Amino acid sequence: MIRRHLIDALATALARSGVEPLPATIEIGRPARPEHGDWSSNVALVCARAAGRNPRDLAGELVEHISADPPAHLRTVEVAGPGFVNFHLDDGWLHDVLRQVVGDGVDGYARSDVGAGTTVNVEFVSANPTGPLHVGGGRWAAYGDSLCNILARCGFVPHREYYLNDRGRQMDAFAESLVARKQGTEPPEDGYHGDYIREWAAEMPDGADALEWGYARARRDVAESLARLGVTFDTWSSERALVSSGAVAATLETLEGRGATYCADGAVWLRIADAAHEEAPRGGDRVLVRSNGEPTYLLPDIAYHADKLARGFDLLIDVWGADHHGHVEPLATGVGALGHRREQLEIVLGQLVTVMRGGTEAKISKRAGNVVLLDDLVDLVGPDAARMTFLLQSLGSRQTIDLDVVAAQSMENPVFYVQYAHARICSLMATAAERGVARPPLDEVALELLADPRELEVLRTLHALGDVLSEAARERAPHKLTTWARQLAGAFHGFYHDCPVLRSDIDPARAAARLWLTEAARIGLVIALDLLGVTAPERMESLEAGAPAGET
RNA sequence: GCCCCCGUAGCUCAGGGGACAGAGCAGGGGACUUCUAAUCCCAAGGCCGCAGGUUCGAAUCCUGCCGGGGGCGCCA
Repeated sequence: MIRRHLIDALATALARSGVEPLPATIEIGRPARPEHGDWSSNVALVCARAAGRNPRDLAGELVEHISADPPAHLRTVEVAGPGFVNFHLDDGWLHDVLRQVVGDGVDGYARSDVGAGTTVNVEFVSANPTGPLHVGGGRWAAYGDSLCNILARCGFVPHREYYLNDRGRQMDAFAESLVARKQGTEPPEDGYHGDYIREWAAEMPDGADALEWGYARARRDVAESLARLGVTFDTWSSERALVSSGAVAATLETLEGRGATYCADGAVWLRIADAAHEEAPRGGDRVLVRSNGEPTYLLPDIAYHADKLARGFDLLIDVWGADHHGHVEPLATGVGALGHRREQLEIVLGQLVTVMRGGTEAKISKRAGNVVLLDDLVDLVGPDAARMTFLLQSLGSRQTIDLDVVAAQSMENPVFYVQYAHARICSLMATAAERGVARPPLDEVALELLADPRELEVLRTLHALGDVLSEAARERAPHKLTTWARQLAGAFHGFYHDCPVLRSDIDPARAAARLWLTEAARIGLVIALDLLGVTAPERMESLEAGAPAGET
């Protein structure tokens, strides 16, 4: 709103200064330093060269034009530094923000339509159904789920999907391992050696089909672990189903018909142009069908992505661990060879999670055992702290989770800082109700009384949410929302500390304004926590007990 | 050898073309007759891995090195 007004004013001023053509986009931003104003633009710097002007002179002219025809809330506008145009506004623009937040409410505030109804299938976790989820899986779960939440708020239509590699060598090895343990012998060398195999084998009834029983057992286990984190899927897709429906065979036929394949050494290969493998014997080419007639993972995977597109999604996003990086090109090539546009397939690679326990790295390998399970982490800190932990950092950063630190300092987890802000608000509202302090209708409240730096900071932070969300959606970066939630909590804690609301020496008009500010902060916190998949508790309890807070 | 990610305060990490680089934790010093101190404030802490380049402007973009992680299977 305010942004639009300022950009319009700049555009008009540029035109009056004879700058043409006008720049495609005029950027304004919020400067880091208060003396640089509330908003700032670099247009003069950007346009100076093309316009054959000195940036400061041009900026000065813009300032004159803008001053002559000032936009709403403008106090002063000035040239600064190498040619920035800095706007200083009255506090009214922030009071407008409060009205907007409260008017739109939890459901409406900071919604956008940048997604324009784009349907997007987000596939994440998709761990093999051969055992329980390890800690690393939690990162993809928290990421994928929150990304979907954010996309939905930005006008996309997300669909959460889990792909089960429920056939092939890994499944066979898993079944063999169960059978071996059941019979009291060692699993094969390349089988699964984790402790859970022993436990599951003991559970397995006599005469059960180890593969089918184990598959169901693993699936249930994974779904339960995910549910504890608050993650559920719209669709669980099965590799087997793609084989039995003939989709895999049809995909192979199409690829062959389009000349994307060739036969060598008794196998069917997919031709891949891949700079990473220029010097390999067959370049980056990959086997689709082994010489024994069995497809590799790749062929069903291509069929699977074709299936997703056939179901009508505009965009597919796959969330993969960085250890699958080598599969991006083969899959994209295969999907492209079927005639799909490559832009419809987007693969997000997340760096792996390292788990530390007892000062050493706990290897994440299902086959070797010694795994740290997602359930272990959730047991230790609770679902809220676990989710927030995963969403603290960008996916591009490797994440190290030190279980000893997490356990010892669970109270220091930022999740409690943010949840506490919400709990404080609830407590404040409850106290207001107890004392019979009513909140008058917003349009009867003197918002201009909100002028304390702490009050204004809360409003400035709330204003940023829309930008933060569209950026988080566009960059597929939920952690940006986590950062924002921490900022809003910080702004509120500062306000709470410095600006009493219900104290007897605060006059009713000011109390009313502050109560509405509190309500606006509440709305912002609820929105963010909900999108992050973290609960917004009304009370924080058991500080002394050391139990995970925020659970009810 | 080739491909991808990372290198920012003692530690964990934000910031990813704008103006003097941020937070949390650890460590130092303060603030509860009050709406919950799981909070707040102050001080301290940095050649943003190194070297070039592009730009009015580089932690941010490009190139090359150095260091760490991952990948280069008829496993997934």
